[in-house]
Amino acid sequence: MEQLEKTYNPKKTEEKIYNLWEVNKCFKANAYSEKPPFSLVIPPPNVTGVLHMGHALDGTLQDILVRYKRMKGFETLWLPGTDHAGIATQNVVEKKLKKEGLSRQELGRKKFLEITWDWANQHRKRILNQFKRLGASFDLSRERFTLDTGCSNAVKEVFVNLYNDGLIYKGTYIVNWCPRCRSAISDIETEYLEEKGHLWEIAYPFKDEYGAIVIATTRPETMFGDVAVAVNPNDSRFNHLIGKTVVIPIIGRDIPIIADEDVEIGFGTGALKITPAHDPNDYEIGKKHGFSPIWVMDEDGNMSDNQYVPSDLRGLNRYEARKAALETLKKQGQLVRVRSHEHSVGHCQRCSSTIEPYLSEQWFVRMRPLAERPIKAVSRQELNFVPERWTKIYLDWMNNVRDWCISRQLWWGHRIPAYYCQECQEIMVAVEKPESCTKCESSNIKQDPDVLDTWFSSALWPFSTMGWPNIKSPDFKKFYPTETLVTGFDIIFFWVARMAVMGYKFTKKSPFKYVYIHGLIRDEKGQKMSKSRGNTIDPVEVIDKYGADAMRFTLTSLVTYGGQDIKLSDERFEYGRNFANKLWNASRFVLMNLEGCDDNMVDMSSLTVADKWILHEYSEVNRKVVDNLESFRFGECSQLLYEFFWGSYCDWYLEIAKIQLQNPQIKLNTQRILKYVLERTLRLMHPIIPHITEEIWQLIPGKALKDGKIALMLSDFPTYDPSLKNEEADRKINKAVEVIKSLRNIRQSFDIPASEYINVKIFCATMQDREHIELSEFYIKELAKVERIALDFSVPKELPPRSATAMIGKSMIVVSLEGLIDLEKEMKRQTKKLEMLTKEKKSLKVRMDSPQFLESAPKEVIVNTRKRIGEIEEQSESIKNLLKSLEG
RNA sequence: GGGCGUUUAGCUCAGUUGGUAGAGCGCUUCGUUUACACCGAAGAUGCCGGGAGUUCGAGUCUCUCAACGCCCACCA
Repeated sequence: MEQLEKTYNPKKTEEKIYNLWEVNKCFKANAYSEKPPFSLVIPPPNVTGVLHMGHALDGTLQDILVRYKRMKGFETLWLPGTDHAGIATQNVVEKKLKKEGLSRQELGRKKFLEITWDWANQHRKRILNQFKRLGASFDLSRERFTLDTGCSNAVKEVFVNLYNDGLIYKGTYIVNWCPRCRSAISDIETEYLEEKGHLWEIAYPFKDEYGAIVIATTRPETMFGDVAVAVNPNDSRFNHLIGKTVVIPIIGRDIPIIADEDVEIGFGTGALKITPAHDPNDYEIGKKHGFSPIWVMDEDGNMSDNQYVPSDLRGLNRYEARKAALETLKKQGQLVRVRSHEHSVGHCQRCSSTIEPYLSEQWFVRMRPLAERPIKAVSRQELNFVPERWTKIYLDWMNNVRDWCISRQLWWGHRIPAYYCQECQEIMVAVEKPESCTKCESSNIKQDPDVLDTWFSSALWPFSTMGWPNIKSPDFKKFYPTETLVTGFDIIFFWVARMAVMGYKFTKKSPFKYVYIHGLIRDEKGQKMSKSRGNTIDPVEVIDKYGADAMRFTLTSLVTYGGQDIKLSDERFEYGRNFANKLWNASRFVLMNLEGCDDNMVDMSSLTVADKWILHEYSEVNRKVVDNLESFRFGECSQLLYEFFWGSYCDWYLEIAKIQLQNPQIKLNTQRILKYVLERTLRLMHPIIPHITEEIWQLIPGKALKDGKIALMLSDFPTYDPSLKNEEADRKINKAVEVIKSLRNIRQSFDIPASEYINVKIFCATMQDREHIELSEFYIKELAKVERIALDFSVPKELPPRSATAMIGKSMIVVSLEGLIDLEKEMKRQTKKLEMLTKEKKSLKVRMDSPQFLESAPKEVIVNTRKRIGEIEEQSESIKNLLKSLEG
C-alpha cells in the first residue's frame, strides 16, 4: 500500500474525489426510480454574485441533508441554479458599459439584452463552480436559470392565470421609487433607517386676509405639488379656518384648507400640507377629498420641468431644490421655524439611495386572497418552520400582507406579458403576443415595456424548475413537492412566503414540507459581513487554506438548533482542519496495521472488553447522529462525531489496540474491529466531510465491508444496531479509565518520569471493582506504565509510608514511591481533595435531611444521593487515615 | 409603538422532558512511547445578567428589571 502523507492534504484529494463522483454520475437523480424521493432546490444565488460565507453555510447544510438522504436510500435530487437578479445584473452591466462610454439607452433594448445575456451566461457557471469546491452534490444536469425558457414559460403562465383570476391588476398608486435604479421597488425591498432630519415650519399666507397658517414638513421641495392644507376638525386652533384659501409660497398657487381626522393634532404645527403625488398619506387624504395629484418631481428625482415648479428650480435634484426653496422661504420670511427631527427614511435595498414615494402606474398582485391557503398550511403542518419561532414571523407577515408591486422599469427580466392596442388602448394579457387586437382587430400592438420583479420568478422556483406547467413532466411527478428548504431568515418574506403563495395557487400543495432557517454569518465582532465593510471572509480562500471539509466541519459545528447567528474569524477553521488531520492520521495508523487482516466480520464471541466497548460507543453515536440529523440538529452531530472519534476511538481505543496488536491471539480481531469501526464512522461522517471520508474509504481494503459499492457516498448510511449495545463493557472500561487517569495524575503530581515504571497496590472494596480491575489489568499496566499491580481485598488498616493514593469509588489505589514522595505535596493534595468531598457531602446532606425531598423526589435520585454520600464518607475516612499516617 | 433574539469559564459558544454545569481556543506543567506537535498527558478557571416567584430541588419553568442586537409598523 502506498505510504500516506503525514499531514492531510485537502488540495490533493478534493478535486480528485469530486471528479470521481462526477465521472460516476453519483449526483444524478433518476425521475423513474422506484425509490422514495427526496428533493431540495437550491436558493438560487444571483448570477452577479460570488460565493460568500452565507452560501457556504447554506450549501453545506443542504449537502449534508442530501448526502444523508441519498445514503439512506432515497432517490435524491438537489437541483442547482442561479437567479437572473434583475436590478443587480442590470446595474453591473450598465456600469461596465459606462466604462466603455456607453449607455443602455444608446444601445437600445435589444442590443442591451444581448450583451446582458452574454454576461449572464459567462457568469452563470462561476458561482456554481464555487459550490462545487464546497463539495456540493447537486445534479448539474438539471441546472436552471430563473430566466431560461422553462422558467419564462412558467412565469407567463402564472401571470396570465393570476390576471384572469383578477389577482393581478394594473393601477396608479404611490410606490417606493428608486430614482437611481429608475424603477419602482416593492415594500420589502425598501429598508428604513433612522435619520436625523429637520422639520421645517412654513407659513402659507391666507389669500383673502392678513395672516397665515403654519404647516410642518420634512419635504419642503414637494410643496409645489400641494393640493391642500389639512387640519383636524377637532383642533380648536384651526377648525375655524376650514374652507379658507391659502397661497403656496414662492409659486403663489391657491389651495384650500380642508378638514381630515387623520391629521394628528399634537404633531408639528397641527397643519399638514397635502402632496398626493409624492407622499403615501397625502395620496390617501387627497383621494378621499377628490383632489387630482400634481407631479413636481420626475423619475430621476429631479424637479419636473412643468408649470407647477418655479422656473429656477426645474431640473434641480431633490436636495438642491430643497436647499433653494428653503433659502427663498427664509428670504421671504415664510420659514417660521426649523426643528431637528429624527424619522425613518426608506432606502433602496439594492443601491441604498433614498426612496421617493412616487405616484405611478404599476402592476400589482392581490396578495390577501392568495395568502389564505398558505396561512392554513401552518396549522395543518403541511408547512413547518424549524426552529418553530419563525412560524409566527411568517404568519404575522402573511396575515397583514399588502399587495405586491411586481413591475420594474428595467430591461433585464421577464417582460410583462401584457399587450396594448395602440388604436383602442385595449389591454390584452396572454402567454403569446396576440396577432391582432381582440377588440378592434388592429394589428398595431405593443408589449408592456416593463419587466417583473426578480422575486416573481423566484417564487415559482420549486416547480418551474421541475417542468411545470407540464404537470406530466417526470421530474414534477417524482420530485415535486420538495421536502426541505434551507435558507436564512432574511428572505422569509421575499422568497419563502411567496413560494408558499404560488405553490398553493398553482400546484395546490406547499412547495416544501420543512423550512429550515439557519442564522446569519457575521464577522468576529458580530457585524454583518459585507464588501463595503471589508470584513468578509472568502470561502474559496478558506478552502484553499484549510480545505473544504475543514470549512464544512467548522461551519456545521457552529450551527445551533435555535439558529443563532454565527460569528466567524479565519482562525476558527483550524478546528475543522485539526479534526480532518486527526481523522487522516488515525486512519493512517489503522491502514498501516491491517496487514494480514481478512475481509471477514468480527467474531463477536471472542472480543476483548475494549473491543466490545468501542462497538458500544460506536453504536451509540450512530443512533444519536441519526436522531440529530432527522431533527436538523447539525451542530450536535458534528459535536458527537468529534467526541466519539477523537475522544473514544483515538484517545482510548487506538492506544488499547496498539497493545492488543502485540498479542497474536487477539491481533486479527483487533484489526477487524479497527477497520469495522473506522469504516462505519466514515459513513457517519460522510455527509459533513465528504472528501476526506471518501478518500480514506477508498483506501480501506475489503469489499464485504464496503457493500461492493464504488463510492462511500453511494453506500448505505448505517442504521443503529442495538446488538452492539453493551453497558457492561462500558462500565468496565470506564473503571479502567478512571484508574489510569488517577495513576497518571499521581505520576504528574510527583514528577515521575515517563520512562519510570511504578508499583501499585489496589485495595478493592467490592467484588465488582476487583473483577473490573483484574479484567483491565493489562491496559492499566501499559497505559499508566505500571510494573506490578497487587490486588488486596482487605480494608487498608495501616497505610504504607512513602506512597501516594487515590480513591476510585470506595476502592483505594496506593502507589509506592520509594524515595520519590514529597510528603508536604501529598498532604496538600489530599487535604484539598478532602475539602472538596466535605463540601459536596454537606450540600447532599442538606437535601437528604429534608422530609419533602424524600417524599417528592424520584426514588432513583434518592438512591443515587444516598449512594454518593456513602462513597464520600468512605473516601473521606480513607483520606483522613492517610493524612494521619503521613503526619506520623 | 409592537414583536423576537441574546446575556453561562479570559474569548467563542453548547446545555431537548427541572436533579447540582460542558466543549473548542487560550492559560499552567510535563512529554517526542511503533498515527498525528494540525499531537499526547495532567491541571486551573464559573454567585449560569439583576431581582422576585413556583418547586424538596431552577442555567433549565413564571413574572419583572437591565444591557446589547434584530425585525415589523403610512411618526407630515
